[in-house]
Amino acid sequence: MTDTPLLHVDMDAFYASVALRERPDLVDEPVVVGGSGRGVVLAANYVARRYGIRSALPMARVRRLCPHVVVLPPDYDTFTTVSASVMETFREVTPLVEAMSLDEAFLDVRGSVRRLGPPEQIAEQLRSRIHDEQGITCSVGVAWSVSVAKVASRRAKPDGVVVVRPAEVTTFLHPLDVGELYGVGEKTRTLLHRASYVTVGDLAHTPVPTLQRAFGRHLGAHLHQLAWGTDRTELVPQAGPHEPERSMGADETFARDTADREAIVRELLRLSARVGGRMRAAGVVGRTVTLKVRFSDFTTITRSHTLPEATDVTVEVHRAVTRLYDALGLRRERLRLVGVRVEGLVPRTAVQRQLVLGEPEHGWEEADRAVDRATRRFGSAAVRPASLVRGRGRTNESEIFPGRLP
DNA sequence: TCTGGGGTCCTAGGACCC
DNA sequence: TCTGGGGTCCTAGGACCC
Repeated sequence: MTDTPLLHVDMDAFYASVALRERPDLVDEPVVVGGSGRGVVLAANYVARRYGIRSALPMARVRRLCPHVVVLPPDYDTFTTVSASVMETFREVTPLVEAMSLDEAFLDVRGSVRRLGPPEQIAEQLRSRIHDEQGITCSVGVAWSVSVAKVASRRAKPDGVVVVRPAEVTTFLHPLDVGELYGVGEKTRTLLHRASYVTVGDLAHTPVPTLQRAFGRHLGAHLHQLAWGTDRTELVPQAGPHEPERSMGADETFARDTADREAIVRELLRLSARVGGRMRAAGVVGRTVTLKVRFSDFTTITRSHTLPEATDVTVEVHRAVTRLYDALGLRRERLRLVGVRVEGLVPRTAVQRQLVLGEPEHGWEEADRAVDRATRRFGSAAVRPASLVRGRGRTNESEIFPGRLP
C-alpha cells in the first residue's frame, strides 16, 4: 500500500507504428493514420510530427501543413490483435493490469519485483520484449501514483523510460505547466492560467479550500492531489467477469450536413441497430436513451428520456430517439452529426422483463435475435433493416423487419 | 474539406419524498 | 408565516481521456 510501484506503458504513435510494419518503405516519410473526408488524425509518426501534425488534427489542415504526407487508413482488426498480444505480455509480468485503451495500460508491479527485479528493470524488459515481438516501440513511466506515472511516460516519449521516485515527485512535477497534469485539459488549463496558476508548484502551494472556492469542491481537491502526486495508487484490473459498461452509444458525422428528416431518422435507425446489437451481444439492457445532435456550427445538444423499463430492443431505442428528435421541432437547421446512447446499463439477467399478455411489443425481441444470428453468420453488411436497404422512401417501424411483424 | 468516435465522471437545478 | 433539510431520480451540459 505504501510501496506500490506503477508502470504506465504507452505505445509510441501506436496506429502509425503498426501500419508502418506493413510499409517499411515509408518509415522515413511523414505518415498519418486517419479517416478520409471529414476525419481527423488518429496517429502521426514522429516524422509527421516535425511538421506540427498531431492527433485529432483535421485532415484538411494536415494536408496544408505537409502536402506530401502519406495517409494510411486505420485497420482496427490488426490494431486489436496487436493490442491483445501486448496486454498478454503485460499480464505475464503482473495480473494487476488496468488497460486504458488499445495502446496503453497501468501495471502494478509490487508483486513482481522479487521475481523480475526493480521497476525500471521490468520496464526495460517489457520494452525490449514488445519491440522484438511486435516490432513497435513504447515508452514507460515508473512512479508511485497513477497520474505521476502517466506524466512520466509522456515525458519519456518516444522510446524511453522515466522513473519518478516518491522523493523526486516535487522536483519533477512542480516546474511543469499545469496543462501537463493528467486530467487537466485545454479548458481547465486556460481557467487556471487566467487565475494565475501557471506551474504545478503554484497549485501545490495553494490551500485546498482556496482551490475549492475557485474551481469547485471536487476539482479543487483533485488539483491539489495531482500537484503533490498523491492521487490514486490502486489499479482497477479488468480480470474475470468485469462489471458491465455504464453506457453504450454510437454516433456518426454525415458526409454532408443535412436537414432532411427522412435521412436523419434513417441514420438514427442504423445507429440504434448498432447500439442494440452491441447491448445484446454484451447481455445488457438500459433505461435511459439519449439523442445527440450536432449542428453545422458545431454546437451540440443532447436530449434524453428514461423508459419505464430497461430495453435492448433496436426498435424501442429507435422510437425513443426519434421522438426526442421530433420534439426538438427542427425545421431548416442542418445537422452535422447525430448520435444514440443508452445509459444506466445493467445485466439483462438482473431485470425481470414485464410480461404483458397480448402485448405486440415483444415480438421485436425475436426479430432482433434473428438479426443477431444472421449477423453472426453472414456479417453485419448482410443484415440490415429494410428501410436502410432502399435508398429512399418512408421510414416506419412496419418496414424495418418485413415479414416479421409481431 | 476545419474540427471522429468511443467512453467516463462531475455539476446543477428541479421534482419528489420523508 | 418568512419557509428546514437530506436523499434520490431525472435531465442537460461540459470537461476530459484515448
